[in-house]
Amino acid sequence: MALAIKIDEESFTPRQQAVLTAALDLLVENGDGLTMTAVARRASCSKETLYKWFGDRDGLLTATVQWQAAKVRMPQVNRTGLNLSSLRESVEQFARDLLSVLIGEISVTLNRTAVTHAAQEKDSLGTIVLENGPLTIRRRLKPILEAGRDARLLRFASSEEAYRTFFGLVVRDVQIRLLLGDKTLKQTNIEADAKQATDHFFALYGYSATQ
Amino acid sequence: MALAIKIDEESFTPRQQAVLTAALDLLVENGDGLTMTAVARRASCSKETLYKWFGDRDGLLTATVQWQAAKVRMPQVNRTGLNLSSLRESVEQFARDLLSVLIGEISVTLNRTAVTHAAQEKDSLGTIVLENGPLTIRRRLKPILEAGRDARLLRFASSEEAYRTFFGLVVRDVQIRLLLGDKTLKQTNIEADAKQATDHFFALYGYSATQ
DNA sequence: GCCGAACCGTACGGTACGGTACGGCTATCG
DNA sequence: CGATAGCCGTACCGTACCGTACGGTTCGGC
Repeated sequence: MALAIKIDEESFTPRQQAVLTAALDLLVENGDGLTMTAVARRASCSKETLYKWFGDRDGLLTATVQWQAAKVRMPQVNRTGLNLSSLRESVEQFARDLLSVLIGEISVTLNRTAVTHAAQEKDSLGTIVLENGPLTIRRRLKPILEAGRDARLLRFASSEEAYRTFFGLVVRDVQIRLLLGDKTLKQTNIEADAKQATDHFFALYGYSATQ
Repeated sequence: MALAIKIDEESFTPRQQAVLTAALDLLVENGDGLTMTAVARRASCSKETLYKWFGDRDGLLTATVQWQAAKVRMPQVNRTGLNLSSLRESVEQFARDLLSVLIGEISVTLNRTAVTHAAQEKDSLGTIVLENGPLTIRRRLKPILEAGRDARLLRFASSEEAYRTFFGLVVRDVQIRLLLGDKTLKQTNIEADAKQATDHFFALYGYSATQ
């Protein structure tokens, strides 16, 4: 399962990106509304062109998810002058970014699309979403956590396990409720939630924690 | 959104339950394989009967999800003799039950079905799954938590917030990864994970915690 | 033993959509 | 200026599936 995904953002011409934008819009508006005819009409192109460029419907779907997921870039975090407060600020920034992305319509749409796709013996979209979402955040957060451990600011057995707890503390039941269309979810206060998650994380993995 | 769902398990005759079982099997085998023809063939009944009993395809889907979701019943937890260790055991039991259910194929299938459904401006299935999954657990756990608080074994501002943190600590990224079809997820050790989640929960909300 | 109700199996209509073919328009290049 | 290539718009085909109709069968009640 090498799955050599290779999309360097410039793989698509502007015209093609316009098509992908149209496809994404249709996905957001109505998850199952991504019909080839609808995309062609929305993008003012012919279906023949769609098939020439993307092969088939699945290719268009994959290109759309891949292209959009890759655009979700977390801001890099400052690592200079590592001390407790700067580390804390970095972690809290990650929590904020994670929550902001997950709550967004685009994230909900992409995750729903990938889940639907995964319900049909296909997991390519799920892999893409996981790779560009949680795993990207994990890759970025991991060195921060390990730097914190090396500086005796954090203690944990494996950074993998620490990251997953962090994920749970931040996301809680927000994502699944959004994916399921729950509208009773109060407009979460990202700032406050990120702060609390960070507090909890340091309470569990801070050096003073008994663990 | 009153949504007066009322299915008292006896609402369906044995024959109808056989049909629902066939429908669920098809859903598990292949998420989008639930066609009326396939269900009719699998259950050895006629399509006409399906339409007579369930109205339309959505009715069949709803009945299947509703009927199956209602069957996921957590065992009641012993509340006699509340002390720290019994409270801890109750909480850990909830963690185990929650993980066991979420990891199961049926839960994954029902959640995927509901997410797919929610991607089409419909949220009825999502509501059913939420109601019978997380919300049921929350309803059962809440009195335990509050009893623990009254006994000075726990401290938290709102049981809602405590429950959501508990959910995050237990579920972490397991559910979303399963929904997305991630196969790299190591066979999680439910016992160990539930214990760690419980440890973390008490570290954050136990009475001795500085909070 | 007859009747009606329920149900099975199947055949059929309607429709939506994936994928293809083709005529026509524009533009870039020689 | 002519030609070739790329693309648009649209018509078209095949298929899959929803929903309905209908003949045949079983079974309980009278």
